[in-house]
Amino acid sequence: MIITRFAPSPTGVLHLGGARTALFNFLFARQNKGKFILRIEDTDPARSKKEYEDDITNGLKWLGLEWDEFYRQSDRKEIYKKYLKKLIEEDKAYVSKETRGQRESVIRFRNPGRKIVFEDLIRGEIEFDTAELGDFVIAKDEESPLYHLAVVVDDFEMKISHIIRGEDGISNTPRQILIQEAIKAPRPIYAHIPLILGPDRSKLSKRHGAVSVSEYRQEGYLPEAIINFIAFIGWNPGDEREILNLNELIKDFSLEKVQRAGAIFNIQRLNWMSKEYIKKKDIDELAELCEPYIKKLKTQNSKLKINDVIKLQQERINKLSEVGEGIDYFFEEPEYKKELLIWRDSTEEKIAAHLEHLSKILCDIQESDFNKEKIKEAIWKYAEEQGRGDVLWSFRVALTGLEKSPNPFIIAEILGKEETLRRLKIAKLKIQK
RNA sequence: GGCCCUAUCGUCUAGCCCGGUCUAGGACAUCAGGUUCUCAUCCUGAAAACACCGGUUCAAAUCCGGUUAGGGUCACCA
Repeated sequence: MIITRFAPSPTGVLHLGGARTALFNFLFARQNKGKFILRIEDTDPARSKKEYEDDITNGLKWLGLEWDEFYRQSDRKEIYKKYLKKLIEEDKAYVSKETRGQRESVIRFRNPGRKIVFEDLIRGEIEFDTAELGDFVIAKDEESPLYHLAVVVDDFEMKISHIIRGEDGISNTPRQILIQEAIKAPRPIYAHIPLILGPDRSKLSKRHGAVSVSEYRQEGYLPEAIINFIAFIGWNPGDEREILNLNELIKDFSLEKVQRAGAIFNIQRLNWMSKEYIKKKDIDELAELCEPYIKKLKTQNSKLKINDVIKLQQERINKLSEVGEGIDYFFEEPEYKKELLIWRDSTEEKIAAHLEHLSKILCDIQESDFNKEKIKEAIWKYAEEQGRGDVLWSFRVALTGLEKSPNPFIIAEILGKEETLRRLKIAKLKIQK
Protein backbone atom coordinates (compact mmCIF):
# COMPACT_ATOMS: atom_id res chain seq x y z
CA MET A 1 0.00 0.00 0.00
CA ILE A 2 1.22 3.44 -0.94
CA ILE A 3 1.36 5.73 2.09
CA THR A 4 2.68 9.28 1.91
CA ARG A 5 2.87 12.07 4.40
CA PHE A 6 3.22 15.81 4.63
CA ALA A 7 5.18 16.64 7.77
CA PRO A 8 5.42 20.36 8.41
CA SER A 9 6.66 21.89 11.60
CA PRO A 10 4.28 24.48 13.03
CA THR A 11 6.96 27.13 13.30
CA GLY A 12 5.56 29.23 10.48
CA VAL A 13 2.56 29.56 8.21
CA LEU A 14 1.87 27.28 5.26
CA HIS A 15 3.76 28.66 2.30
CA LEU A 16 3.71 27.87 -1.40
CA GLY A 17 6.62 25.45 -1.16
CA GLY A 18 4.98 23.49 1.64
CA ALA A 19 1.69 23.47 -0.20
CA ARG A 20 3.37 22.01 -3.26
CA THR A 21 5.10 19.30 -1.23
CA ALA A 22 1.72 18.48 0.31
CA LEU A 23 0.12 18.46 -3.14
CA PHE A 24 2.64 16.04 -4.64
CA ASN A 25 2.24 13.70 -1.67
CA PHE A 26 -1.52 13.97 -1.94
CA LEU A 27 -1.55 13.39 -5.70
CA PHE A 28 0.72 10.37 -5.51
CA ALA A 29 -1.30 8.79 -2.70
CA ARG A 30 -4.67 9.40 -4.38
CA GLN A 31 -3.67 8.13 -7.79
CA ASN A 32 -2.43 4.92 -6.22
CA LYS A 33 -5.46 4.54 -3.99
CA GLY A 34 -3.15 4.93 -1.05
CA LYS A 35 -3.15 6.97 2.11
CA PHE A 36 -2.10 10.57 2.69
CA ILE A 37 -1.08 11.45 6.24
CA LEU A 38 -0.68 14.87 7.81
CA ARG A 39 1.86 14.88 10.61
CA ILE A 40 2.62 17.97 12.62
CA GLU A 41 6.28 17.94 13.66
CA ASP A 42 6.23 19.94 16.84
CA THR A 43 9.03 18.32 18.80
CA ASP A 44 10.48 21.75 19.50
CA PRO A 45 8.12 23.27 22.07
CA ALA A 46 9.97 26.57 22.03
CA ARG A 47 9.24 27.31 18.39
CA SER A 48 5.98 25.46 17.74
CA LYS A 49 2.73 27.39 17.90
CA LYS A 50 -0.88 26.29 17.68
CA GLU A 51 -1.76 29.22 15.43
CA TYR A 52 0.71 27.98 12.84
CA GLU A 53 -0.73 24.50 13.04
CA ASP A 54 -4.16 26.00 12.41
CA ASP A 55 -2.86 28.02 9.50
CA ILE A 56 -1.42 24.86 7.96
CA THR A 57 -4.55 22.74 8.41
CA ASN A 58 -6.84 25.53 7.21
CA GLY A 59 -4.69 26.19 4.18
CA LEU A 60 -4.60 22.53 3.22
CA LYS A 61 -8.37 22.22 3.57
CA TRP A 62 -8.92 25.34 1.54
CA LEU A 63 -6.79 23.90 -1.24
CA GLY A 64 -8.80 20.70 -1.11
CA LEU A 65 -5.93 18.53 0.11
CA GLU A 66 -7.78 16.36 2.60
CA TRP A 67 -5.70 13.96 4.68
CA ASP A 68 -6.70 10.48 5.77
CA GLU A 69 -4.90 10.48 9.11
CA PHE A 70 -3.62 13.17 11.41
CA TYR A 71 -0.80 12.98 13.96
CA ARG A 72 1.00 15.40 16.19
CA GLN A 73 4.46 14.43 17.37
CA SER A 74 4.02 16.04 20.77
CA ASP A 75 1.28 13.45 21.41
CA ARG A 76 3.67 10.61 20.71
CA LYS A 77 6.46 11.15 23.20
CA GLU A 78 6.04 7.70 24.75
CA ILE A 79 6.69 6.04 21.42
CA TYR A 80 9.96 7.87 20.83
CA LYS A 81 11.00 7.18 24.41
CA LYS A 82 10.59 3.47 23.83
CA TYR A 83 12.82 3.52 20.77
CA LEU A 84 15.34 5.73 22.49
CA LYS A 85 15.64 3.35 25.43
CA LYS A 86 16.12 0.41 23.15
CA LEU A 87 18.76 2.21 21.13
CA ILE A 88 20.67 2.99 24.32
CA GLU A 89 20.30 -0.57 25.61
CA GLU A 90 21.73 -1.88 22.36
CA ASP A 91 24.53 0.69 22.60
CA LYS A 92 23.51 2.21 19.30
CA ALA A 93 23.05 5.49 21.09
CA TYR A 94 24.49 6.83 24.29
CA VAL A 95 24.14 9.59 26.83
CA SER A 96 26.92 12.02 26.19
CA LYS A 97 28.33 14.45 28.73
CA GLU A 98 28.67 17.86 27.16
CA THR A 99 30.83 20.77 28.02
CA ARG A 100 29.45 23.07 25.38
CA GLY A 101 25.79 23.93 24.70
CA GLN A 102 22.88 24.54 27.02
CA ARG A 103 22.72 21.25 28.87
CA GLU A 104 24.97 18.85 30.67
CA SER A 105 24.12 15.84 28.58
CA VAL A 106 22.43 14.84 25.31
CA ILE A 107 21.74 11.56 23.57
CA ARG A 108 23.97 10.87 20.64
CA PHE A 109 23.70 8.29 17.91
CA ARG A 110 26.68 5.98 17.62
CA ASN A 111 27.57 6.58 13.99
CA PRO A 112 29.10 3.55 12.30
CA GLY A 113 30.52 5.99 9.75
CA ARG A 114 29.65 4.00 6.68
CA LYS A 115 29.06 5.04 3.14
CA ILE A 116 25.36 5.28 2.39
CA VAL A 117 23.95 4.91 -1.09
CA PHE A 118 20.29 5.47 -1.71
CA GLU A 119 18.07 5.60 -4.73
CA ASP A 120 16.09 8.76 -5.35
CA LEU A 121 13.10 8.42 -7.65
CA ILE A 122 13.79 11.77 -9.25
CA ARG A 123 17.57 11.98 -9.14
CA GLY A 124 18.82 8.44 -9.27
CA GLU A 125 21.60 7.14 -7.04
CA ILE A 126 23.00 9.45 -4.36
CA GLU A 127 26.03 8.58 -2.27
CA PHE A 128 27.20 10.02 1.03
CA ASP A 129 29.99 9.29 3.42
CA THR A 130 28.40 9.49 6.86
CA ALA A 131 31.74 9.46 8.66
CA GLU A 132 31.76 13.26 8.32
CA LEU A 133 28.57 13.47 10.34
CA GLY A 134 30.07 12.26 13.61
CA ASP A 135 27.91 11.03 16.47
CA PHE A 136 25.01 13.36 15.88
CA VAL A 137 22.48 14.27 18.57
CA ILE A 138 19.11 12.50 18.31
CA ALA A 139 17.52 13.66 21.57
CA LYS A 140 18.06 16.19 24.31
CA ASP A 141 17.01 13.56 26.83
CA GLU A 142 14.65 10.59 26.89
CA GLU A 143 11.64 12.89 27.00
CA SER A 144 12.80 15.17 24.23
CA PRO A 145 13.50 13.54 20.87
CA LEU A 146 14.90 15.62 18.07
CA TYR A 147 13.79 15.81 14.47
CA HIS A 148 15.77 12.97 12.91
CA LEU A 149 14.73 10.40 15.47
CA ALA A 150 11.08 11.41 15.49
CA VAL A 151 10.86 11.40 11.71
CA VAL A 152 12.37 7.98 11.31
CA VAL A 153 10.31 6.41 14.10
CA ASP A 154 7.10 7.91 12.76
CA ASP A 155 7.74 7.01 9.15
CA PHE A 156 8.33 3.45 10.34
CA GLU A 157 5.33 3.28 12.68
CA MET A 158 3.06 4.85 10.07
CA LYS A 159 4.41 2.54 7.37
CA ILE A 160 5.25 5.41 5.07
CA SER A 161 6.14 3.90 1.68
CA HIS A 162 7.26 7.05 -0.15
CA ILE A 163 8.94 10.10 1.29
CA ILE A 164 8.27 13.00 -1.04
CA ARG A 165 9.89 16.16 0.25
CA GLY A 166 11.89 19.19 -0.80
CA GLU A 167 15.38 18.92 -2.18
CA ASP A 168 16.68 20.51 1.01
CA GLY A 169 15.94 17.16 2.67
CA ILE A 170 18.58 15.33 0.64
CA SER A 171 21.35 15.98 3.09
CA ASN A 172 19.22 14.75 5.97
CA THR A 173 18.63 11.44 4.28
CA PRO A 174 21.86 9.61 5.17
CA ARG A 175 21.40 10.38 8.89
CA GLN A 176 17.86 9.11 8.74
CA ILE A 177 18.88 5.96 6.91
CA LEU A 178 21.43 5.27 9.64
CA ILE A 179 18.72 5.53 12.30
CA GLN A 180 16.37 3.38 10.21
CA GLU A 181 18.96 0.65 10.09
CA ALA A 182 19.51 0.90 13.81
CA ILE A 183 15.82 0.39 14.60
CA LYS A 184 15.53 -2.20 11.82
CA ALA A 185 13.04 -0.19 9.81
CA PRO A 186 12.69 -0.81 6.09
CA ARG A 187 13.91 1.94 3.84
CA PRO A 188 11.13 3.93 2.22
CA ILE A 189 11.39 5.17 -1.35
CA TYR A 190 12.71 8.72 -1.57
CA ALA A 191 11.72 11.42 -4.02
CA HIS A 192 13.28 14.81 -3.51
CA ILE A 193 11.45 17.47 -5.45
CA PRO A 194 13.14 20.65 -6.67
CA LEU A 195 12.79 23.82 -4.65
CA ILE A 196 10.68 26.82 -5.54
CA LEU A 197 13.07 29.73 -6.05
CA GLY A 198 12.76 33.49 -5.81
CA PRO A 199 13.76 35.74 -8.71
CA ASP A 200 17.35 35.71 -7.37
CA ARG A 201 17.35 31.89 -7.63
CA SER A 202 17.61 31.33 -3.87
CA LYS A 203 15.05 29.31 -1.91
CA LEU A 204 11.73 31.16 -1.96
CA SER A 205 11.19 33.00 1.31
CA LYS A 206 9.44 35.97 2.87
CA ARG A 207 12.01 38.41 1.56
CA HIS A 208 10.80 37.64 -1.95
CA GLY A 209 7.34 38.96 -1.09
CA ALA A 210 4.12 37.09 -0.42
CA VAL A 211 4.70 33.39 0.07
CA SER A 212 2.03 32.22 2.46
CA VAL A 213 -1.05 30.46 1.17
CA SER A 214 -3.31 32.56 3.37
CA GLU A 215 -1.99 35.78 1.83
CA TYR A 216 -2.90 34.55 -1.64
CA ARG A 217 -6.24 33.46 -0.32
CA GLN A 218 -6.92 36.91 1.08
CA GLU A 219 -5.89 38.56 -2.14
CA GLY A 220 -8.59 36.57 -3.85
CA TYR A 221 -6.77 33.86 -5.76
CA LEU A 222 -8.94 30.81 -6.31
CA PRO A 223 -7.68 27.60 -4.67
CA GLU A 224 -7.94 25.71 -7.96
CA ALA A 225 -5.64 28.30 -9.56
CA ILE A 226 -3.09 27.94 -6.77
CA ILE A 227 -3.21 24.15 -7.09
CA ASN A 228 -2.80 24.24 -10.86
CA PHE A 229 0.02 26.73 -10.57
CA ILE A 230 2.09 24.94 -7.95
CA ALA A 231 1.55 21.60 -9.64
CA PHE A 232 3.20 23.00 -12.74
CA ILE A 233 6.29 24.19 -10.92
CA GLY A 234 8.69 21.38 -11.63
CA TRP A 235 6.14 19.15 -13.27
CA ASN A 236 3.93 19.01 -16.34
CA PRO A 237 1.79 16.35 -17.97
CA GLY A 238 4.10 16.00 -20.96
CA ASP A 239 1.56 17.24 -23.46
CA GLU A 240 0.43 20.77 -24.17
CA ARG A 241 -2.33 21.13 -21.60
CA GLU A 242 -1.82 23.91 -19.07
CA ILE A 243 -5.08 24.03 -17.17
CA LEU A 244 -5.69 20.94 -15.06
CA ASN A 245 -7.94 20.57 -12.02
CA LEU A 246 -7.24 18.39 -9.00
CA ASN A 247 -8.92 15.30 -10.45
CA GLU A 248 -7.03 15.59 -13.71
CA LEU A 249 -3.83 16.07 -11.76
CA ILE A 250 -4.52 12.94 -9.72
CA LYS A 251 -5.01 11.03 -12.94
CA ASP A 252 -1.97 12.30 -14.80
CA PHE A 253 0.60 13.09 -12.12
CA SER A 254 3.78 11.09 -12.14
CA LEU A 255 6.81 11.42 -9.93
CA GLU A 256 9.09 10.28 -12.73
CA LYS A 257 8.23 13.37 -14.73
CA VAL A 258 9.16 15.74 -11.91
CA GLN A 259 11.94 18.10 -12.88
CA ARG A 260 15.32 17.98 -11.20
CA ALA A 261 16.25 21.66 -11.29
CA GLY A 262 14.77 24.35 -9.06
CA ALA A 263 12.14 26.61 -10.56
CA ILE A 264 11.60 30.32 -10.18
CA PHE A 265 8.25 31.46 -8.85
CA ASN A 266 6.58 33.55 -11.55
CA ILE A 267 3.65 35.63 -10.35
CA GLN A 268 2.58 36.54 -13.90
CA ARG A 269 1.90 32.96 -14.67
CA LEU A 270 -0.13 32.62 -11.47
CA ASN A 271 -2.13 35.69 -12.45
CA TRP A 272 -2.85 34.27 -15.87
CA MET A 273 -4.01 30.96 -14.42
CA SER A 274 -6.07 32.72 -11.81
CA LYS A 275 -7.77 34.72 -14.54
CA GLU A 276 -8.49 31.55 -16.48
CA TYR A 277 -10.25 30.05 -13.50
CA ILE A 278 -12.19 33.21 -12.74
CA LYS A 279 -13.38 33.35 -16.35
CA LYS A 280 -14.63 29.79 -16.10
CA LYS A 281 -16.52 30.30 -12.85
CA ASP A 282 -20.29 30.16 -12.76
CA ILE A 283 -21.55 33.70 -12.25
CA ASP A 284 -23.60 33.05 -9.11
CA GLU A 285 -20.74 31.19 -7.52
CA LEU A 286 -18.36 33.97 -8.45
CA ALA A 287 -20.69 36.58 -6.99
CA GLU A 288 -20.70 34.69 -3.73
CA LEU A 289 -16.91 34.47 -3.69
CA CYS A 290 -16.63 38.17 -4.42
CA GLU A 291 -18.84 39.15 -1.53
CA PRO A 292 -16.00 40.05 0.85
CA TYR A 293 -14.47 42.32 -1.77
CA ILE A 294 -17.55 44.10 -2.92
CA LYS A 295 -19.21 45.52 0.19
CA LYS A 296 -19.25 48.95 -1.37
CA LEU A 297 -21.66 47.88 -4.07
CA LYS A 298 -24.25 46.52 -1.71
CA THR A 299 -24.37 49.48 0.57
CA GLN A 300 -24.16 52.23 -1.98
CA ASN A 301 -26.63 51.31 -4.61
CA SER A 302 -29.33 48.79 -3.98
CA LYS A 303 -30.72 49.22 -7.47
CA LEU A 304 -27.52 48.04 -9.04
CA LYS A 305 -27.53 44.46 -10.20
CA ILE A 306 -24.56 42.88 -8.47
CA ASN A 307 -24.31 39.93 -10.83
CA ASP A 308 -24.18 42.20 -13.85
CA VAL A 309 -21.32 44.16 -12.41
CA ILE A 310 -19.45 40.99 -11.52
CA LYS A 311 -20.01 39.61 -14.96
CA LEU A 312 -18.53 42.80 -16.32
CA GLN A 313 -15.45 42.33 -14.18
CA GLN A 314 -15.19 38.59 -14.70
CA GLU A 315 -12.88 38.65 -17.68
CA ARG A 316 -10.94 41.67 -16.53
CA ILE A 317 -9.65 40.70 -13.10
CA ASN A 318 -6.75 38.49 -12.07
CA LYS A 319 -7.96 37.98 -8.54
CA LEU A 320 -11.18 38.52 -6.64
CA SER A 321 -9.89 41.49 -4.69
CA GLU A 322 -9.83 43.47 -7.93
CA VAL A 323 -13.55 43.10 -8.48
CA GLY A 324 -14.40 46.50 -7.03
CA GLU A 325 -11.60 48.36 -8.81
CA GLY A 326 -12.19 50.84 -11.61
CA ILE A 327 -15.96 50.86 -11.40
CA ASP A 328 -16.56 53.85 -9.17
CA TYR A 329 -18.67 55.41 -11.92
CA PHE A 330 -21.46 53.06 -10.98
CA PHE A 331 -21.89 54.76 -7.64
CA GLU A 332 -20.91 58.32 -8.00
CA GLU A 333 -21.03 61.12 -10.50
CA PRO A 334 -18.01 60.66 -12.76
CA GLU A 335 -15.67 63.61 -12.71
CA TYR A 336 -13.71 64.42 -15.83
CA LYS A 337 -12.46 67.26 -17.99
CA LYS A 338 -14.59 68.07 -20.99
CA GLU A 339 -11.65 67.49 -23.31
CA LEU A 340 -11.90 63.82 -22.50
CA LEU A 341 -15.24 63.66 -24.30
CA ILE A 342 -13.64 64.58 -27.57
CA TRP A 343 -12.54 61.68 -29.73
CA ARG A 344 -9.21 62.27 -31.44
CA ASP A 345 -9.47 65.35 -33.70
CA SER A 346 -13.24 65.72 -33.50
CA THR A 347 -14.81 69.04 -32.41
CA GLU A 348 -16.87 70.19 -29.46
CA GLU A 349 -19.78 71.01 -31.76
CA LYS A 350 -19.87 67.56 -33.28
CA ILE A 351 -19.64 65.82 -29.91
CA ALA A 352 -22.38 67.99 -28.45
CA ALA A 353 -24.60 67.12 -31.38
CA HIS A 354 -23.91 63.41 -30.93
CA LEU A 355 -24.75 63.53 -27.25
CA GLU A 356 -27.96 65.40 -28.05
CA HIS A 357 -28.95 62.85 -30.66
CA LEU A 358 -28.03 59.91 -28.41
CA SER A 359 -30.33 61.28 -25.72
CA LYS A 360 -33.18 61.40 -28.17
CA ILE A 361 -32.64 57.88 -29.43
CA LEU A 362 -32.34 56.42 -25.94
CA CYS A 363 -35.34 58.34 -24.72
CA ASP A 364 -37.45 56.44 -27.22
CA ILE A 365 -36.51 53.08 -25.77
CA GLN A 366 -39.02 51.64 -23.33
CA GLU A 367 -37.77 51.35 -19.77
CA SER A 368 -38.37 47.59 -19.88
CA ASP A 369 -36.38 47.27 -23.11
CA PHE A 370 -33.40 49.18 -21.84
CA ASN A 371 -30.81 46.44 -22.25
CA LYS A 372 -27.47 46.31 -24.04
CA GLU A 373 -28.79 44.58 -27.15
CA LYS A 374 -31.60 47.08 -27.68
CA ILE A 375 -29.38 50.03 -26.91
CA LYS A 376 -26.76 48.91 -29.34
CA GLU A 377 -29.36 48.20 -31.99
CA ALA A 378 -30.80 51.68 -31.58
CA ILE A 379 -27.48 53.47 -31.72
CA TRP A 380 -25.48 51.42 -34.15
CA LYS A 381 -26.73 52.89 -37.42
CA TYR A 382 -26.14 56.43 -36.25
CA ALA A 383 -22.68 55.53 -35.01
CA GLU A 384 -21.79 53.95 -38.35
CA GLU A 385 -22.86 57.08 -40.22
CA GLN A 386 -21.19 59.56 -37.92
CA GLY A 387 -18.05 57.60 -37.15
CA ARG A 388 -18.01 54.98 -34.44
CA GLY A 389 -15.18 56.51 -32.49
CA ASP A 390 -16.82 59.89 -32.43
CA VAL A 391 -20.13 58.62 -31.13
CA LEU A 392 -19.16 55.67 -28.99
CA TRP A 393 -16.18 57.25 -27.28
CA SER A 394 -18.10 60.29 -26.14
CA PHE A 395 -21.05 58.14 -25.08
CA ARG A 396 -18.80 55.98 -22.98
CA VAL A 397 -16.92 58.87 -21.42
CA ALA A 398 -20.21 60.59 -20.59
CA LEU A 399 -21.20 57.50 -18.62
CA THR A 400 -17.89 56.63 -16.98
CA GLY A 401 -15.65 59.69 -17.13
CA LEU A 402 -12.89 57.23 -17.89
CA GLU A 403 -10.40 56.72 -20.67
CA LYS A 404 -10.67 52.97 -20.27
CA SER A 405 -13.75 50.96 -19.39
CA PRO A 406 -16.08 48.27 -20.74
CA ASN A 407 -18.32 49.17 -23.68
CA PRO A 408 -21.04 51.80 -23.16
CA PHE A 409 -24.00 49.55 -23.98
CA ILE A 410 -23.63 47.29 -21.00
CA ILE A 411 -22.81 50.20 -18.73
CA ALA A 412 -25.93 52.04 -19.85
CA GLU A 413 -28.00 48.96 -19.14
CA ILE A 414 -26.67 48.61 -15.64
CA LEU A 415 -27.00 52.31 -14.94
CA GLY A 416 -30.58 52.31 -16.13
CA LYS A 417 -32.43 54.61 -18.48
CA GLU A 418 -32.91 57.52 -16.11
CA GLU A 419 -29.31 57.71 -14.96
CA THR A 420 -27.95 57.21 -18.46
CA LEU A 421 -29.96 60.13 -19.80
CA ARG A 422 -28.97 62.25 -16.85
CA ARG A 423 -25.28 61.68 -17.46
CA LEU A 424 -25.67 62.36 -21.15
CA LYS A 425 -27.25 65.69 -20.30
CA ILE A 426 -24.50 66.60 -17.86
CA ALA A 427 -21.88 65.80 -20.49
CA LYS A 428 -23.65 67.97 -23.04
CA LEU A 429 -23.84 70.92 -20.65
CA LYS A 430 -20.21 70.45 -19.77
CA ILE A 431 -19.10 70.62 -23.37
CA GLN A 432 -21.26 73.62 -24.22
CA LYS A 433 -19.97 75.67 -21.33
C1' G B 1 35.03 26.09 2.62
C1' G B 2 33.44 20.39 2.98
C1' C B 3 29.58 17.36 1.20
C1' C B 4 25.36 16.99 -2.07
C1' C B 5 22.13 18.55 -6.13
C1' U B 6 21.36 21.07 -10.79
C1' A B 7 22.15 23.33 -15.95
C1' U B 8 17.01 24.03 -23.19
C1' C B 9 13.88 31.00 -24.99
C1' G B 10 13.46 36.60 -19.65
C1' U B 11 10.18 32.72 -16.83
C1' C B 12 7.65 27.59 -16.50
C1' U B 13 8.84 23.74 -19.68
C1' A B 14 8.57 19.52 -24.28
C1' G B 15 12.45 16.75 -26.35
C1' C B 16 17.28 13.64 -23.37
C1' C B 17 16.44 7.18 -20.71
C1' C B 18 15.90 4.27 -26.51
C1' G B 19 21.65 9.58 -30.60
C1' G B 20 19.43 11.19 -36.95
C1' U B 21 12.17 12.79 -37.71
C1' C B 22 14.95 19.48 -33.75
C1' U B 23 16.24 24.89 -39.53
C1' A B 24 14.54 22.66 -30.95
C1' G B 25 7.71 22.47 -29.83
C1' G B 26 4.12 24.76 -26.18
C1' A B 27 2.67 28.29 -22.32
C1' C B 28 3.41 33.02 -19.40
C1' A B 29 5.47 37.77 -20.13
C1' U B 30 6.96 41.29 -24.23
C1' C B 31 6.11 43.55 -29.14
C1' A B 32 3.07 44.13 -33.80
C1' G B 33 -1.61 43.51 -36.43
C1' G B 34 -6.92 42.20 -36.47
C1' U B 35 -12.06 41.66 -34.08
C1' U B 36 -18.18 46.67 -33.13
C1' C B 37 -14.52 53.66 -29.72
C1' U B 38 -10.91 52.81 -25.19
C1' C B 39 -9.58 48.80 -21.69
C1' A B 40 -10.21 43.59 -21.09
C1' U B 41 -11.43 39.12 -23.84
C1' C B 42 -10.65 36.51 -28.41
C1' C B 43 -7.68 35.60 -33.06
C1' U B 44 -3.07 36.01 -36.04
C1' G B 45 2.01 36.95 -36.20
C1' A B 46 7.11 38.39 -34.40
C1' A B 47 11.32 38.32 -31.34
C1' A B 48 13.47 34.83 -27.88
C1' A B 49 17.17 29.02 -25.70
C1' C B 50 20.30 23.52 -26.16
C1' A B 51 26.18 27.29 -20.29
C1' C B 52 31.34 26.20 -22.02
C1' C B 53 35.35 22.85 -23.58
C1' G B 54 36.81 18.16 -25.03
C1' G B 55 35.67 12.92 -26.21
C1' U B 56 32.67 8.74 -28.52
C1' U B 57 30.08 8.50 -33.36
C1' C B 58 28.97 8.82 -40.29
C1' A B 59 25.72 11.85 -36.93
C1' A B 60 24.94 14.71 -30.08
C1' A B 61 20.28 19.21 -27.04
C1' U B 62 20.33 13.86 -26.50
C1' C B 63 25.95 9.30 -24.44
C1' C B 64 30.90 10.10 -21.54
C1' G B 65 34.56 13.38 -19.06
C1' G B 66 35.97 18.04 -17.40
C1' U B 67 35.21 23.36 -16.62
C1' U B 68 32.11 27.19 -15.28
C1' A B 69 27.83 28.95 -13.02
C1' G B 70 23.75 28.53 -9.71
C1' G B 71 21.40 26.22 -5.60
C1' G B 72 20.90 23.15 -1.07
C1' U B 73 23.04 21.59 3.45
C1' C B 74 26.55 21.57 7.31
C1' A B 75 22.21 23.11 15.33
C1' C B 76 21.21 20.51 21.85
C1' C B 77 15.61 23.88 14.45
C1' A B 78 12.59 21.16 11.49
